[in-house]
Amino acid sequence: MQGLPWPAEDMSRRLLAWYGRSGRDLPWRRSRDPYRIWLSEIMLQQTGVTAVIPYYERFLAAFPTVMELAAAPLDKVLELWAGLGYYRRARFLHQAACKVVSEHGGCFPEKLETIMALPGVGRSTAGAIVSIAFDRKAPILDGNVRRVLCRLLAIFGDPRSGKVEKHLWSIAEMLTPEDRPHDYAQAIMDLGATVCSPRNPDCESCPLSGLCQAFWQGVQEQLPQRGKRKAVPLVQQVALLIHHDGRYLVRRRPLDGMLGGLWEFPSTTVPEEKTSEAAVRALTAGEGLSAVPQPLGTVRHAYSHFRVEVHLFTCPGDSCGMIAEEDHRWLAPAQLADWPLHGSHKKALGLL
DNA sequence: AAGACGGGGAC
DNA sequence: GTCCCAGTCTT
Repeated sequence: MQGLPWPAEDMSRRLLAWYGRSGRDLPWRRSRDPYRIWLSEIMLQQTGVTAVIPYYERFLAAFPTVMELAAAPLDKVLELWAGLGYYRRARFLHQAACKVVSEHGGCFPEKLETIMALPGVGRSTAGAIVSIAFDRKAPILDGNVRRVLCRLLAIFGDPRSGKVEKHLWSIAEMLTPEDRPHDYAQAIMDLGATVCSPRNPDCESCPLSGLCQAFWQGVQEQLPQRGKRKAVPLVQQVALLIHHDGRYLVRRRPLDGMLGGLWEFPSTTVPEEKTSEAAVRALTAGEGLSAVPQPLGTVRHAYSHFRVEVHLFTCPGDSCGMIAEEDHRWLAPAQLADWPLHGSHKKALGLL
């Protein structure tokens, strides 16, 4: 690929000056502890700053060091993650902490390749850790940087395609300065999060507008060009609120797959050709129930790739005291409020 | 190369 | 309501 239309130092100098004036004060910026930087970067994958901050604080209070995280049971980690989404991140985080302890004596590795070898850490997150924690030059290419670079150099085409992605990494490499890589990494992500936003970018306040090819062409609103999206299907589910002595039966989902390790009311997807009632009957049989469930209401929940309507049924469970397996619990509503239920069944609590 | 994976903020 | 993610791993 060709070089830059201006010296890279022109860009980094303007950006760093802006960061000195307008950079945000975020909890993880008060430390250079690689453990804290790593934790913040994992939480910030696909998740916004405002959603992350309370989770970050709670998590660090429970696990102040990577050793304490490694020593914790996975259940405790998942409990502190419940509500953040992408739960595989929490499992990888725990696995990686164990690896740091077993293979690196509890000392967080400093080499890019070694950091990338940790579960859940790819090239961009490893670059962020190297830059921010160790102040050594390493390129980053997350969603914010991707957007800034597509606009800065007027790069058309789907930025997630292999060709454009490769180009963007080489641009990121060229632009990352030897000097102050810590500040540069924070600055370019801040610029993308605040000024160079997905919609209505504030080019008037942007320190890079004088260098920005998209701005000069007036196409900043059209970049980056997103790939085509698939329509999101609507899925029907039924869930059973089995109660006994004021407590409800919940079960733990398998660790692998969607919402892995989180808890839920016994539930199942309604096949296209079946009714909710038929699905409920199959469910009651599976849980060893004889009583007829009564409809309670419906809650709706949206995921990125599908939406779901959960039809709730209540059912007395006095005949199924035999359900005592490790992954089932009887809990009162007050306990359920703090239990790591997944999002759609948290909503169901509102109907109890 | 494409699909899977949650939830919330911004508008 | 719609759109967008501070990505990584699996197939």
